Amino acid sequence: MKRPTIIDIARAVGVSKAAVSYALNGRGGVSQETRERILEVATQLGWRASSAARALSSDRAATVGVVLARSPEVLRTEPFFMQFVAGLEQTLSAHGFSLQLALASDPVTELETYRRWWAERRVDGVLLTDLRVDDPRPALLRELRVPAVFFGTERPMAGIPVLWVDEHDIADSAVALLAGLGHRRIGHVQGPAQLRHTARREREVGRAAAETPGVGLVRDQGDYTEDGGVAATARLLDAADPPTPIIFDNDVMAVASVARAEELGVRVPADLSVLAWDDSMLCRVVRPAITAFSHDVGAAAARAGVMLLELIETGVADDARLQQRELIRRESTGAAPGFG
Amino acid sequence: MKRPTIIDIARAVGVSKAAVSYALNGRGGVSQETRERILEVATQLGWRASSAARALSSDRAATVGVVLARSPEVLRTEPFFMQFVAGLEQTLSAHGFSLQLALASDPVTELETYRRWWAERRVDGVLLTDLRVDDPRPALLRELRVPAVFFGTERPMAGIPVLWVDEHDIADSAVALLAGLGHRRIGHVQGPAQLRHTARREREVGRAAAETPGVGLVRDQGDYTEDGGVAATARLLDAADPPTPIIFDNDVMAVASVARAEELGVRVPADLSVLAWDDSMLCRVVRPAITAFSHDVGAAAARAGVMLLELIETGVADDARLQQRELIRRESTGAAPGFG
DNA sequence: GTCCATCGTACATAGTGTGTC
DNA sequence: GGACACACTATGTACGATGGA
Repeated sequence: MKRPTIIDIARAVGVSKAAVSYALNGRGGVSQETRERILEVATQLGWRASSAARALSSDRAATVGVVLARSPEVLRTEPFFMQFVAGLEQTLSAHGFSLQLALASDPVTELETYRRWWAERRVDGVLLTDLRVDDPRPALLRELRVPAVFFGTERPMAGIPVLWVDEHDIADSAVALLAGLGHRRIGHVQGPAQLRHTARREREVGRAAAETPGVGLVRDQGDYTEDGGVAATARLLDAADPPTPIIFDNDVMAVASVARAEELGVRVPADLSVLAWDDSMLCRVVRPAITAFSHDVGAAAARAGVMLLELIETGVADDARLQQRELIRRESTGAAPGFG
Repeated sequence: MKRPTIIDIARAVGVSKAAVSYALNGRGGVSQETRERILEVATQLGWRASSAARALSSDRAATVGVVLARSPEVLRTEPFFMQFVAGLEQTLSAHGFSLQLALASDPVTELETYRRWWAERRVDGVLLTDLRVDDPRPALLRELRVPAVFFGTERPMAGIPVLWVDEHDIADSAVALLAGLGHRRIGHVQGPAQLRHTARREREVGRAAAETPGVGLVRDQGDYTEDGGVAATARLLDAADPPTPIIFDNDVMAVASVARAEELGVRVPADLSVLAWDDSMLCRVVRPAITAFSHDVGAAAARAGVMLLELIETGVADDARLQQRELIRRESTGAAPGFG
């Protein structure tokens, strides 16, 4: 009834535990016949290598870590995280690795988690998202020599492989769509200022707008939550010369703002067009359904996972580039008021 | 630069590693003075016990496992799972435990995962959700003697502590609300037939309706997805004598069905009232906002986590009962057509 | 002398019971 | 008896040594 060890197998077969270890790991040094008997007894006893013992002797935890460092509120509401975790876990388990997951409510706890995981030899590497302004994580991980891959940065990073995203084309598509519908003043409700995404999107949307004659841009700050998005939208629409379309940096803010706008008598898309950066069920089920910039988060997370495994295995991994997002046009984008 | 071990500390202080171990674990057998020197050197070197070595010698992985056994589709869209994982992880980490997470696309893989985890001594116990009809999991876990807690069953289970939920009162509240609004024929779009939740809710709603004079009930089968919910709703509404309110077994089906209904010219709540079993942002942001049966999933998961830790620690844990859900009344419920 | 099968044992790290001064 | 060291536990991996053909 007790969980068997290789010693139990060795005793049952009548060989040394070294022979058992060799046989089970498919290495030389055992005859074909003995190997077969060992394997047979092993499966019959339901033996599996103790993860602790294997980790201790091989100096490999066969585990990678991810710290989700966002407010519980955002974690609960943003479908992104579950997709990320699901995509990653499937890849890892296919390669015999596990996922160690932690939540951190503040940056200090997050850094402390990496230190602890590494010192406890709990993980062989970590996967990071949401690069911040003055982000302390790359320096810490380099100092500790923790294999790490950064998911979704905009450009290479010294000493840490990145899976990078380029939002150049998607910003162009969005602005082109809106300009083609006659919009002349575009609103942009941004994410938290400390996230690098935010700066990048600001730049790309700004560039695309500047390259489009006759199109102006106004911005306001959101925080990815419903309330933050609604407040930013209200400020934009209350201005002297309000925008006729608004691009939201995530789906939650877009959806909440549409609901609020319609309560205030602003019709979507007749009075206001809406686009969401990030697609999810939210954008599909609300009415009007929201035009969104979609990409496959699960597949991207899986890709990052493979990079990290390669880095752990070989010590190096090449940067890679994520496929650009796709503009899914739904009902929330229409002609500018008085156009056409 | 290399990660320090207790031997490094012992060398630095000039004592044996046993002394270091005793000092670090706050046991007797070391003088106050030596203890302090050891602790000082330990923190200075940034020492942390190797999780593998500790697991090996203590026969404790300090980890609990959860297998999420739903389709990727449902996992992505249902906010329940992220809330569950987040609530659980926070409790576990507060007690020095980690969460091992896996996805399983089918029941066979799920069972295999428990076997593997246990044989590999990877987890000290597991937490289960979504009891099914003829569920093979309790028997397997009893056979393997894996400490396990079942989350959200309706009644006690032989040999496995459960955190049970009682939907008696919430079914009463829902039916009372609808009857009070003049509704006489209630629809119920159910979840997958193989889940025990489904049977329980069927029974409770059926009982509450039967106990309410003049109220009838019609049911149809959904599968927790958007498409499944919409199809079941269509069947109910196409019938000769369609219901005027529909209770949906989850938020996704409710929200998708409302969107579809309005496209077909069925106004909510004027023509059709809607209630969702499970609350989430979805119910809040759509218009009309959906009346829902809410409960704090994160807190419930944390509670189940504490039960499991107690079971692991002491070998026994008492069954506990979850607080009943609360009916959050929003805009999707109104008077029956022609009532009042 | 060579080759293969196999064994003994050290090692990875932390925890703990027993023995010694 | 207090303060410590030694030796052994947990399990799997891997090197070097040994035996026989």
